[in-house]
Amino acid sequence: MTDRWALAPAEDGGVEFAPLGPGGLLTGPVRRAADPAEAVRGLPDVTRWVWRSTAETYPRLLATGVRVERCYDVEDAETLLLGHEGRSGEPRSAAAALARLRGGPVPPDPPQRSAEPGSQSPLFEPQSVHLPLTDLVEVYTEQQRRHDATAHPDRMRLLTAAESAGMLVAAEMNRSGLPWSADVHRRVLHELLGERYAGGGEPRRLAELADEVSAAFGRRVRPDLPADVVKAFAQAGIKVKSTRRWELESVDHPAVKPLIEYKKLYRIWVAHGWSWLQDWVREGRFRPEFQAGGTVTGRWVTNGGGALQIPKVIRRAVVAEPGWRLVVADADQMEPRVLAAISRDPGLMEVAGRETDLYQSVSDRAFSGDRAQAKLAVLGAVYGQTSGDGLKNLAALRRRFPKAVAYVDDAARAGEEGRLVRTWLGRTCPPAAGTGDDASEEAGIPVTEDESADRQWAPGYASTDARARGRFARNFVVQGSAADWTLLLLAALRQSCADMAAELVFFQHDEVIVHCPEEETETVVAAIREAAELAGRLTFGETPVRFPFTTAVVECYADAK
DNA sequence: AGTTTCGGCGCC
DNA sequence: AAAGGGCGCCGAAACT
Repeated sequence: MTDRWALAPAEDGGVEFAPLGPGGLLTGPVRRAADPAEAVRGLPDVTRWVWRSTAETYPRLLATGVRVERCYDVEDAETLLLGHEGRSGEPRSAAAALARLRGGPVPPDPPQRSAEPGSQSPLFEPQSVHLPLTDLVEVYTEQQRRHDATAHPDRMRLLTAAESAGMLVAAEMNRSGLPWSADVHRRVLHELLGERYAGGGEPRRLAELADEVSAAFGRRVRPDLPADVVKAFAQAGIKVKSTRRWELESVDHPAVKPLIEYKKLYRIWVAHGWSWLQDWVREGRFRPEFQAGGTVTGRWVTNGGGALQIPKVIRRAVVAEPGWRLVVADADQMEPRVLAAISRDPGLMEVAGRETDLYQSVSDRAFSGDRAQAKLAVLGAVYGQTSGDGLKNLAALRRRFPKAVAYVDDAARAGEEGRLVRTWLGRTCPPAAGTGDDASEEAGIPVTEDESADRQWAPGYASTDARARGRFARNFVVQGSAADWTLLLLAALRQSCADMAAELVFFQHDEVIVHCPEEETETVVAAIREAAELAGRLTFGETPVRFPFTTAVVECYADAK
């Protein structure tokens, strides 16, 4: 029994599908079915479906109650392979891949559709984006060969498989949604913001705070207009460059306190207020649209609804259904643990080999027990801190964990010089990512090492641009390798949940929520631990580094921390 | 009038 | 002296 099959739309509106052998070649006759669900239902032993786009195909399967074990998303793999080959700017559609293969004109990618509240994937995409089955298989076969040409083919295969798994998870989470109590949400809004006034203006509490701000300035000031606030401070004899909170906090003026409070509540009102509730919550569920691999680093994004930025106070509204629980699991100190795994720094691997608080261990070794300083230093190294106490602390970190700091320093230098930088599994940072204003890139002129070296070593300083690319690359290797690992974690956890009633309902960088019947919670907690262990082994190979999770079994998300 | 950018803050 | 990495979201401001 062949376990890998390709699936593609047929001309008659149905689908075609056929078995694949080693190397990705067709090994059997092409079959036909009326729709994808019929094809998948008829072949329950297939473990991996090869198709053009998971986001396009899988929601339709889920809508008819059909789940698949694994898939291979050709266009997602194309994106990752192009990136690895240093061709990230080229069109990534399957049609474009086929055109490159055959030497024809390469079609540009279709524009991304924008998100609207409650939007569904369109039932039918333009026919031009589809490839007939044999063409899709041709692209797939070539992709298999391109995997072999990478620096670590086994890792690259794992990466494309893991991202495809992530897309299955995302589609399933988009279908399930996050349990959400509109009543609780409204109660929280009322407590924070006060009554709403007719006409859609500011709620009571915001209006009061705006009045307090105006009173403190002695004239009418709109606290939601930064320019107005800066001017008001100037008239009061206080020079501020912006109205950012960290800057205002050091200002001694009676308007500061109500102003900061206003901005905090204003944010909740506009981003997660009543209209958000109206737009995004239906039938007891918040339905954002998760997109696996939506960023260069491999982190997910959501399209609409701001699901990855739910303010802590609003999490009160995330409530399990009666008799069910939320298992909220948070990876402990994920980034430094990942740094330990990829840099193989002996000292950092040793502290990351324990499940206890890593920042505390680091501080015991290098910061006289000051955990806060240790954490700042580690994050500063990962983010590319350029000033402040972090720099001094970075020196201490470098003395104790030289290989770890050298790893991110090397990545930063590579980024500044316009070289490719990769995660552990091979996800690749485009040479000029993160700035988008690189003139030579826009002109299609590759940045040669000479040019970038000139820029870096030019009299004075490296360009701000090059510096920014260095910070981006420095962070990329850690954040991106962490994303590699979380994908494998999700894939493993998804398979565990498949045997239960449990549903994966939320994922946010290093945190996952499983919604399950009360009697399954212990099994789910164990499954998370096992999935983390497995993901660590699969991603990084033999490593002493552990990836512990903090798990909380709660009825309400807000009670998890 | 419609579209893009900016400022500020939410999350990690 | 230097105010870090990734995102999304919103309204206002600045464009075309």
